[in-house]
Amino acid sequence: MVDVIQACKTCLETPGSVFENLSQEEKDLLTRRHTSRFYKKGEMIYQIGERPVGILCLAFGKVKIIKEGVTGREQIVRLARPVGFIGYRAFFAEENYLASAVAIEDSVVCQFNREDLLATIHKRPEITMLIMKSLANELGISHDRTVNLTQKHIRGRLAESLLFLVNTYGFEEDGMTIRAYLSREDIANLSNMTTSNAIRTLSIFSDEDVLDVQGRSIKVVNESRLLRICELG
Amino acid sequence: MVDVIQACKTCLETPGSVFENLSQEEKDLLTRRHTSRFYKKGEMIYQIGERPVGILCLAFGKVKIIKEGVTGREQIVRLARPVGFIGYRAFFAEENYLASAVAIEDSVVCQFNREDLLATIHKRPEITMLIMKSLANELGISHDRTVNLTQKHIRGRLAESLLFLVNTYGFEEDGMTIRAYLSREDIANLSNMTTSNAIRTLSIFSDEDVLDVQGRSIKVVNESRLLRICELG
DNA sequence: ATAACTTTGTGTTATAAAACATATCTAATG
DNA sequence: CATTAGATATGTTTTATAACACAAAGTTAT
Repeated sequence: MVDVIQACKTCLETPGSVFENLSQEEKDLLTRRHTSRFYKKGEMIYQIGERPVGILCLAFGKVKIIKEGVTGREQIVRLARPVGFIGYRAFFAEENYLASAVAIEDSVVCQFNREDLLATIHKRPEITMLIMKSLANELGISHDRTVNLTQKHIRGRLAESLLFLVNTYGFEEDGMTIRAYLSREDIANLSNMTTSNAIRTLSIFSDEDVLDVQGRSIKVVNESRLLRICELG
Repeated sequence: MVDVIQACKTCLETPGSVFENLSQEEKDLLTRRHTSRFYKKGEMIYQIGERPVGILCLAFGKVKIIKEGVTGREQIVRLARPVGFIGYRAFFAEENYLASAVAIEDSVVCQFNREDLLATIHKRPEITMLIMKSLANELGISHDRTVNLTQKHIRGRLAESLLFLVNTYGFEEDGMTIRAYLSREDIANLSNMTTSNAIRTLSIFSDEDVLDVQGRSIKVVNESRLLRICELG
């Protein structure tokens, strides 16, 4: 079981965190009024329509950001990994959430106080610039996904999603197994296709020796071929 | 013909510009090293892969931000209206452009110097927050579009795009005619469909008295029905 | 252990939309 | 003014993929 108490420290001090260069005093300010909470796999962290109360940071686990389409089919618009913000788009846009966040693994989420965070970034413009860079980067990813999910065919979309998973969560120690164990439904919702077609196409990739699929464990056997499938569309 | 010389003043002083509350001195700093340029309808402003040299602001006209899909089909990912930044995503992500910008009307674009802009926003955190808000807002729009363009059917997608045009450029004085005169191809590229299907579906909407289409002029005759088509998908 | 439920897997059918094929209309060019 | 090119329009064919149907395997609860 993960250590919920240490979660805040993790968010503030993990290398790569936007907060890592804060002074102890500045970190204390953020820590004083923070809360952390454990979420079981499948549990909802926030829901579309709610108002962000603070800013959330994923300390441990994996989280999907989902939107409901007209057909009722769910679409994964983003995947979060530790350590990173979640729900910060709505926070900085000063809007209610336009999507929901659900843990896809047991996760721990810290919440920092709104005013404390704003005071911190006001004092430290370089942090603001880092957050801005992150938002700009996300926007680029989103534009890319819009084009890829609309224009590529099933094989290309699935290959794209698998590479996106690799990019986000990396490989296990073997350097081949994707460090993410999603349901077929989640893979489908990430790739903009039905669950049946995700299952079917995974089988085909397995038959073609591009992947080695054992339940939810997906091994990328031939990454260059996967890349080619992705690029051809 | 628009006044290219006055373009910079327009970018800095138009109500709603993030710069409108700068002091004269601060405006002078930005003005000193700025350039403005006129672009004819159809002309390219920047191209995918190029490095942003400064930050661009659309003073007059209309601009589409496009990405090339695998099939070669172009996808409009954003539409810019005056007064607003263009290419600021790449600027703040510190990346090369991931999309191209093309004038869809005769346009005037100002370019502010990189260092002068950074100095300005460093001195004025509230401007940074406004730009951040704008990026966060764009990201929400992009996530929405991802879901809508992938999940809705042709009628829903076209209705969506027309309402997006209304939202971006508004109506003419009659309160019905969309203040944007795109080619059928551009409408198709905005709606993620072939040109033929855009033309066909516009005709159908016209037959159904939802629209009154006269060449490139599109009058929204029954906005509530258009909204319903959009919502039903 | 058995039942009930969920997830995964695979074959078949139906359909939305792309691709293709022309035709007409409009705008630019010599 | 005639010629050409580009944009708009519409009908037909083809195809990718959703929708459906069902079976098998795993998981959870009683």
